[in-house]
Order: sequence, then structure tokens, then C-alpha cells
Amino acid sequence: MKRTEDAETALCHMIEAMAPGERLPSERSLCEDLKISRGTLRVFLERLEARKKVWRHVGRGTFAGSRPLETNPGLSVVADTTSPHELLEMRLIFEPKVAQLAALRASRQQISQMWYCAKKTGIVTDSKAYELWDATLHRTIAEAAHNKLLLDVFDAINDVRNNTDWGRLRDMVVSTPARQRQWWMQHEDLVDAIAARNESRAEEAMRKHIESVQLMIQGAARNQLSLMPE
Amino acid sequence: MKRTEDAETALCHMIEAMAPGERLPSERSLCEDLKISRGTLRVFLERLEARKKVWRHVGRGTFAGSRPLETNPGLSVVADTTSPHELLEMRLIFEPKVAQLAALRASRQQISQMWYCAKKTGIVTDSKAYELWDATLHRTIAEAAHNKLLLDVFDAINDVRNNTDWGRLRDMVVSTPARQRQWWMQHEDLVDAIAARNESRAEEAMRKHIESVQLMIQGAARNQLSLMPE
DNA sequence: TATTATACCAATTTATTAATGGTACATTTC
DNA sequence: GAAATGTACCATTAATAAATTGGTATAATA
Repeated sequence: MKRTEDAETALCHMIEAMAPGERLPSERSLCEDLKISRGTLRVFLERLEARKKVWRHVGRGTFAGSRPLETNPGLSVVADTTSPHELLEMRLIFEPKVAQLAALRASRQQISQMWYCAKKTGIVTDSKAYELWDATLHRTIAEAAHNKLLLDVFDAINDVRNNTDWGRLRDMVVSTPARQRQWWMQHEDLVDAIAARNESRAEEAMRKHIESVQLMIQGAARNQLSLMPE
Repeated sequence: MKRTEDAETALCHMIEAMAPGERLPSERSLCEDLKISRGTLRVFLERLEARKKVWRHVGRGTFAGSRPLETNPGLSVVADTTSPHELLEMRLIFEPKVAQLAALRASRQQISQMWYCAKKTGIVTDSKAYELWDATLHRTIAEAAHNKLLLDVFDAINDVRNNTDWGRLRDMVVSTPARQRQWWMQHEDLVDAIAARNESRAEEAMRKHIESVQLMIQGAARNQLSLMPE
């Protein structure tokens, strides 16, 4: 009885002397040092964990201090748990302002590339090709904002977009020639505003464009929902 | 002479028949199949790479089609290459809209937590504690937007913020009681707008707040620049 | 009842091995 | 002499194996 209590206080002192985040020896070596069995040691550690004195993780070890905020998982893993609605809301926050900055800072070469991409979105026939040129256009605009951090965030969001499998939904984006014509005209309008260095018009054009997509997707999702058995 | 040319055209046809992104056999097995040496094969591949017909990567292989956009490196690694200016521009794009959504969707509990954090930013004395409560306030607002993807993006941006070492710059944020009072009042105003469910006022308050920080940091950076030897 | 001893599991890290494209150089072939 | 070959080695990456860790169950022991 006495010996194990001594071991517990020794363990506590040991932990208090450690810097937060520092790693404890493994359970197997700790129980040797303290001359107690692994089972009893784990009882002590359980209490310490409840008191937020340590935190544990299988395969890694036991650490002093309280569990750190889980590190950013890279954004692409959230693809499974996010919805088209969330993604479009995000893009609606982000991209209009990006277009505004692009209107200020785009180089002539970038603008001509935008024209090229926009034209392509009007003439390609299959949905995969459309998506490619659409993505390239939007990314060119993000590049034209000339802010590296902003571009990285854009790519991170796009990663989510690419790693989802709302497959049937995506095909609907260019389901009809009329729709494709609508997106193409919006693209032309957007690039025209950027080329004219008209900040507010560029922002507005991008906002309108994404809102259109949002409306379309919402409608499609509703239809699809009513058709699906579960 | 003739045989190698045949091999080159055969290689071209092979690649054209492949789907973009598909992986070619390794150089060592390809040159066996085509009955040519690795050196000449590599000359062909070099030409194909220049024409964007293939792209190569050491340790991975050679792939058909044009090189895909480089994958998101995790956002936290860009911390070294980004600047306070870029970060604040990013936040200025992002957070006002987040505040607007928060005004729509914040729960009562979240609002009371905002009040608590805002009050703390007014009374704490050391700059580390200020940063803690400031960060908690801003993150609570992001949570209140109730969009998981948005929150992840917010955390990613914050990661950059934490992983930089513009140390002296950060201390200046609360360098004087007058400054701290300024930020505190802006925080109170912001939370008040959210609590009142006033979207446009919340957006405006957040914009004003970040613009103030932006101005301050710019001024501080200028001063520091003029003091630094290199 | 409390403690020990033992065995096994799933998650994770670390170490090892194998494979890839990149490069240099001597050799062969036409 | 120019073109092609054969060979050896490197740095990077992927694939695999081995070792370690916390988590859990069970029987034996004090």
C-alpha cells in the first residue's frame, strides 16, 4: 500500500518538473523505474489525465500538460464531412474579394490567359473539359491577386472541391447548352471587368456568378434528394 | 538511325493512347520494350516533356499529360514566406463576412462567450494574455458562422499567424494602454452588433477593426525598418 | 481488494528496402 | 565525329517491415 502511494507522488513530482508538451518515458520503462506494475501505473496516469496533468495518445506516448489543439489536418480530409452548400458559401465569401484585388493587380499576361480560359468554357463540349478550364480561370484570377497566402488558401479550398464526389451534381453544372452559355457569359463579363480595372464591377460579377452556381446546385440537390430512396 | 526513330514514334503513339495522369512504365523497362538504350529514351522523354506531353518526378515516375497543380503543402509551411501585409489582407477579406454570418447564426451561448472574451481583452495586462483572448474571440465568431469548412480555413489562416515570428511586431499591438483601449472598444462594438443580429454593422465593425490593426502594423513595420541595419 | 504478471490488439513511429528519374563517363557503332 | 549504348552511382520517393506505444482483457498473486 505504502510503496505504491510513494510511487504516485514521485510520478506527480516528476510531471510537475517537466515542461508542458514534453514526453514522458513509456509506460513499460516507467513502471520499471517506479518498481510498480504497469496496471497500477496506468491507474495513476488515468487520474493524472482526468486532472489535465497529462494527455496520452496510442502509438505516440504520454505527454505533460494539457492536450494541444488538434493540428490542422490539411483541409482536404474535411472533404468528406463538408457539403456543397458550405463550399459555395465559402467561395462566395472569398472569391468576389479576390476578383476585386485581381482587377487592381493582374498583369496583362494574366488577363489574356483569363480571356483564353473564359473562351474555352464557352466552346468545350464535355463536362470534364469545362471543369478544367473553369478551374484554371478561377485560379488565374486568384494568382492575379498577387498574395501568396491568399493563393494557398484558394488552393486549399479547391482541394476540398476536388476531393469530394458529388459526381452527379457536378455533371449538372453544364447539363444543358443554355447553362453553359450562361456561365460563359458570366465569365466573359467577369474578365471584362478585371481587364477594365473596375474593382467593384469585378467583385459584383464574381458574386453574381457564384450565386448563380449556388442557386443551380441547390435546385439540383433538391431534385436529387426527392428522387433518392434513402 | 532508322530504328530509333521508329521507337520515338512508337513512344508518341503509346502516350497519346494513354489517359492524362496515367503513369508510364519506368524508363528501365520502357527502353527494354523499345529495344533502345536508356540514354536515347531519355532524350525522347525530354522532348515530350518540353511539349507538355508528359511530366516527370524523381522517385515517382513519368506521367502522361501536363503536370498537375502542386498539391497544398499544408498552409503552415508558407508561414516563413508570407508577410504581415499578406496575412492582414487575407483576414480583411475573410473575417468581415464571417462576422456577418455570425450575426445571423450565433447561439446565445456563443454570444455570451464573445462578451466574456471581449471584456478580457480590455482588462488583461500582458501582451500574451491579450493575444490569447483576442484569438479566442475571433475564433468564437468563426465558430458562430456554423460552417465547418469555413472554420477549418480560419484555423489554417490562424496557423500561419501562430507560426510566424514577427515577435517584436506582435508586442506592439498592445504597446500602450490607449491602443489596448482602442482594440477593446472595437471588440465591444463588434460583439454588440452580432448580439443585435445586425449583419451589416457586424461586417463593418470587423472591417474597421482589422483595418485599424493593419494601419498600426504598417506604421510599426515602417518604424522598425528604418531602425534595422539590414 | 489491491497488485502483479502476461499476452494480445490497434495505432503510430521508425527503420529498411526497393524503385524511380537525374547525371556522369567510358565504350561501341555507324 | 556524331549517335547510341552500357554501366555505375546519386537523391528522391514509395512500399514494406519492424519496433514501440497506449489500450484491454485475463489469470495469478499478495
